[in-house]
Amino acid sequence: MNEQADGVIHILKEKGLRVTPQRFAVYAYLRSRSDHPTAEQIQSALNQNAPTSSQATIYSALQALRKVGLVREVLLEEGVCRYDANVEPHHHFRCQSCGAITDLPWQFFQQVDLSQLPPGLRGEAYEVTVRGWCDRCQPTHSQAK
Amino acid sequence: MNEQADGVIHILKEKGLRVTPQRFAVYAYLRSRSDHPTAEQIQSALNQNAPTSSQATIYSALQALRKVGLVREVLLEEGVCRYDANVEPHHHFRCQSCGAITDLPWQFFQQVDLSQLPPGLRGEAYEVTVRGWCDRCQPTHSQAK
DNA sequence: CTTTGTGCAAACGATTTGCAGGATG
DNA sequence: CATCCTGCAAATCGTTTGCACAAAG
Repeated sequence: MNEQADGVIHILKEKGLRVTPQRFAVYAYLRSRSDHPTAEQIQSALNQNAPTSSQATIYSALQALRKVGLVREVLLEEGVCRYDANVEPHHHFRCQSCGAITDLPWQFFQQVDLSQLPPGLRGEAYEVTVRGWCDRCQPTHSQAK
Repeated sequence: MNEQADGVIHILKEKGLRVTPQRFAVYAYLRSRSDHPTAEQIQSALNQNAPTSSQATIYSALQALRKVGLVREVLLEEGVCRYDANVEPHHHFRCQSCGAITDLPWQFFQQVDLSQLPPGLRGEAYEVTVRGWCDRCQPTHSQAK
C-alpha cells in the first residue's frame, strides 16, 4: 500500500502537479475504484472519517488531474459527471436497472473499423457503450425499468 | 409540409399526448434537425419570430416526448443535454474541434457481438461514439485542441 | 520566498417545481 | 367540463469562481 502511495506521488510529480494531500487522496481514490464515482461520491468517501477536502477542492483537483491526462470524465447519464482514473481505451456497460457501471476491456469490441466513416469525417477514437442488466439485476421474471 | 404536420399531430395523438402548439413545435423542430439541439437551442429557434414557448414548457414537452419514446437524450459533452427525435438505433460522431455532432448509420458498426460480455452481464443494446474531425475541421496542418 | 493550491461562500447555468389561469379532448 | 398543459418565478442541483490564507518546491 505504501509502494502504491509512492507510485501515485511519483506520477503526480512527473506530470508537474504539486503533490497535496487532497490531490493525492482524490487520485488514489479514483485509482482504487472502477465504478467511476461522481465528484460528490469522491468527496463523501474522502471525508468519511475526517473532513479532508472541500468540494471546491475536489473539483479543482479533478480538473488538474484531467488537464494532465490522469483522469477523464465519463458521461453516461444525465446531469452527472463521473470520473475515471483508467485513461486507457475501454468500453462501458451500464445497468439500466441499478445504474451500475462496469468497464469492458478494450478487446471486447476492437473490431470497429474507423475507415468506414462517411466521407469528410476522420475518426480518431471510439468507444462502445452497452446498456443492459448487471448480474444483480437480471430481469428474470420481474422486469426492471 | 402540411402532410408532415398532420403526421406529427397523428403521432402525438397516437402516443396519448395532448396536441398543444408548443409540443407540436418542439417535436416538429426536433424531427427537422439531425444535430441534436439542446433545450436552449430549441427554445430560441422556436421563439425566433414570436415568443411561443417558455423554457419550462420546452422542458416539460421534452419530458413528455421522452416518456412516450418519441425523443431521446444524447450525452456527448459535459453539462449539456441534447435531444434527438431519431429514436432508431444509430451511432454518433463528434468533432473534437467544433463539437459538431453527426449521426452515423447503424450499419456502420453493427458487427458488435453482445454475447461476448463478461459473465453476469446481459447486454441489450449498444452504441458507438466516435471522436474525430469533421470535414470543416480537418487537422491538415494546424492541430485543433 | 515565490508559486500554486485550499477553503469558504457566493455566483452560475441548466433543469425542475408550485401554483394559478387557460386550452384540449 | 374535467383534465392536463402553459407560463411565470422561485427553488434546486451540480459545478465554478473570487479572494484571503496556507502549503509545496
